[in-house]
Amino acid sequence: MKKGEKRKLELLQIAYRMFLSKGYGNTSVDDIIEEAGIAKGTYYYYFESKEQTLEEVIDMMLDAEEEKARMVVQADIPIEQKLVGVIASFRPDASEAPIKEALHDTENLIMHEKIRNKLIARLVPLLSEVGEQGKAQGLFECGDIPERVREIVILSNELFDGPAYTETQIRVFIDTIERILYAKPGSMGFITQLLQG
Amino acid sequence: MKKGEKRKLELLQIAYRMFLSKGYGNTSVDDIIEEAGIAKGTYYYYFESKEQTLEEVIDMMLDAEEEKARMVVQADIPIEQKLVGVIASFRPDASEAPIKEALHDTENLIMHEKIRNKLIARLVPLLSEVGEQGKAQGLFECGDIPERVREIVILSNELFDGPAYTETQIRVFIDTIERILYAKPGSMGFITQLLQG
DNA sequence: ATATAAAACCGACCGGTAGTCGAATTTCTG
DNA sequence: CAGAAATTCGACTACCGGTCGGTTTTATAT
Repeated sequence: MKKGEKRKLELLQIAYRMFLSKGYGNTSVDDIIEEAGIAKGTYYYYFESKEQTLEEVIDMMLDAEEEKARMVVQADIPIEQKLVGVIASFRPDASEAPIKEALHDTENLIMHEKIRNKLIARLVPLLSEVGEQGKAQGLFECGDIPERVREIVILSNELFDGPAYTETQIRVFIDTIERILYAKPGSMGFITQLLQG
Repeated sequence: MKKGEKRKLELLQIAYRMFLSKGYGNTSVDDIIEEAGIAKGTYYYYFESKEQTLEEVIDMMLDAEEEKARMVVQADIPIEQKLVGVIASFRPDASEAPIKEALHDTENLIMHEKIRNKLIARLVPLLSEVGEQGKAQGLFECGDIPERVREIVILSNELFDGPAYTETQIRVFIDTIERILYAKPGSMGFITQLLQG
């Protein structure tokens, strides 16, 4: 039962690479099995369907993302920085730039949307905890933290979704976070450095 | 050249109906031409591709939506109600309920995302004007109105996107609008009636 | 070692798909 | 009425996701 898992992982990685480089819709199952050097039947021995493969590829991607987010949350830093650190981690770094770029092809709408939904679903509970801690410390003077965090996550995702974000977008976004959470004006200002420096 | 336009409109309406009832991915070009009683070649005489058909169908849908929004904006009512009236128009009414519902099938992710993007692109300029008017009247005490409106539109879209929205979601959302625009606390409260009554 | 079962693998095959194309037909125009 | 332009046709192609019965490899029990 070891061999099977290894093969599946191999297939997932091939699919991951091809979905990103050629787009989900432009990658056929035949492409994948040719690259892997296996037969059609073997592929469907490991996957229910092509779409389920996509689903698993995305989960794999998000495992890595969530791991990073969890590190930030558990770090020994101020609450505001935790909140913001996770949000800033949305920003594609140098190595992820081509990924996010690929996601913007019309061809990849499905992939894009699925990632979006799953990411939000994972991040909101994580950040809600942080939000509640912040409230307990008197940093945020409002109720309904989870719902407010949800709004913030949605907005951050949208902000870093576009091909580029302007200085205005960042500034207003920071202000919005502070306003939504009833945080002290300027208390989130340090995000600017994170996003530009 | 009159006959052609009429046929194209007919095809668009058939595609519109079928995309909504069966889903975009589950509707084949063959389905459409059978319903229309024409040959494949005729279809491709009018459309570049199936996806371009979807694009045009969506534009057609949004023309109607935008028309409604424009009516609200031009009406002789307070600024806050204009802003909110347009946003509330996102809410699927009785006749649109099946539409929005259909949009939530996995099958319709592409359609859903395309509508989303196009709707935001159309509504933001429209509502930005309203926002600027509100600012001129001293209702909103902040700069960067277009960007703030953009955030609000994104959030409203997301709010009404889910299958259902809770009382908490509505309450927080109203608060968020007021906070983002630096409006007087409670000045947007009347939305509640619109969304529940 | 041998028998048996389970896991992994194979590839021909199927139904259905979007899109093409050259030719036929209808409609417009001078 | 002639010729051009617009419209329609449907057979055809290339490809795609998914199936299935059978084969080979691997693990397990005796």
